Amino acid sequence: MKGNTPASNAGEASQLQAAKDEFITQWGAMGSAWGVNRTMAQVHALLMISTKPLTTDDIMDELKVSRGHANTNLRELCGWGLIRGIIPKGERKEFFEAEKDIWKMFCIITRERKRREIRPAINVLKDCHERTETLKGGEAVAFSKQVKALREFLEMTDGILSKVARSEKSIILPWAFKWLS
Amino acid sequence: MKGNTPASNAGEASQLQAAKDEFITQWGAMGSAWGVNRTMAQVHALLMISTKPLTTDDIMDELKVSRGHANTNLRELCGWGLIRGIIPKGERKEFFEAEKDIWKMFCIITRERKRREIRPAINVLKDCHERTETLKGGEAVAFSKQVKALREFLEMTDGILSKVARSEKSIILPWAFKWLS
DNA sequence: CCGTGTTTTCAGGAAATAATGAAATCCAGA
DNA sequence: TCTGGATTTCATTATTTCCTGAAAACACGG
Repeated sequence: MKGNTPASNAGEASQLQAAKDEFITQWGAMGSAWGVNRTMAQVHALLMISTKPLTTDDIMDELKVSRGHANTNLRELCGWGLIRGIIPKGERKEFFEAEKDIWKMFCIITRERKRREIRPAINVLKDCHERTETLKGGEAVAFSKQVKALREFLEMTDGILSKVARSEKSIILPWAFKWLS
Repeated sequence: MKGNTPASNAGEASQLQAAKDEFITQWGAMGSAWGVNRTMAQVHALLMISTKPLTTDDIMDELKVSRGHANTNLRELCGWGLIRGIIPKGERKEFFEAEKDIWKMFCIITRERKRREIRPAINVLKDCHERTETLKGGEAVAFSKQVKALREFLEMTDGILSKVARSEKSIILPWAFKWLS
């Protein structure tokens, strides 16, 4: 409870804390639905709304997880590029801070999911198509066609996402906004 | 091995089967990465490449899963609208067939994920924002701003996806193709 | 209302994934 | 090189999620 600004009171502070807790909890739940483990999503949420970089120990007591687990998830988030570790001059501990710009977050997640999931899927489809396109039976032709259609769709999606994620937010956002109305 | 067309031979049939199996396996793996359980994704894959509707028993022996499990996943896929059950005249069993058009699949998945995940997330953000926007402290202001930015981004995404998923494939696909080049 | 074939439900076991905590390793300063 | 805090690893345990199989419910013709 230290660190309240003069103007704040206990009621406001706890209201804020409650809102932060809800945000972290729900962001974690959302993570699950999108194939991300809950704790990792919570660590991300915590750092996203923190006004200063946090240490592993901060994460440990905010989220009540072990040191090992906190470390694992922090590293994985670094791997995604969604957070980065810094060691302030004179400190021995490492502090972590999240990329806070939502557009940059979107670009990072898009690029990574493309690379980790869409690209491999396209390769599988390509493989399935090549292995069957010369076969004669009606079954084989149907399979080959269906697989080709899927592949073309994913390639188009991949292309669009690449182009969008390479754009500047100052180009895309106003455009999107205009397009919507 | 019954049902080969006259022109096919054992080699081609097994090549086709191998490709189908790989497709089903990999589609299942992809499902996991996107928060869908593996078997459900495999059932979907199987129906997507089947040239005729299949019964629960067909699913059971293709995928080697229990009746209960097959039934659960078939029902859930029906819930998504990705497959439908039909009872052909004179039959007692129910047969299942998938929506095969990739654009329609995309629209269905988009709509459902919007409804099940994006909308609830927006509501949480809205709630967090409303509960903190009037607070005074610097911490509170920062939190409120961050949450608002996230919310606006998700609302924009939601809007774009809605608009795209409502469009005709004959409008969007050529447009996308042109936009890419 | 019974018999037969089909689908649904659900308690409990199996498998996969997440999380712990303590030992090993790392690393900077003395 | 030694020391002590900080980080990483990993065998183990806990939790969640998946999956099974059998019983119950259903549907329909006779």
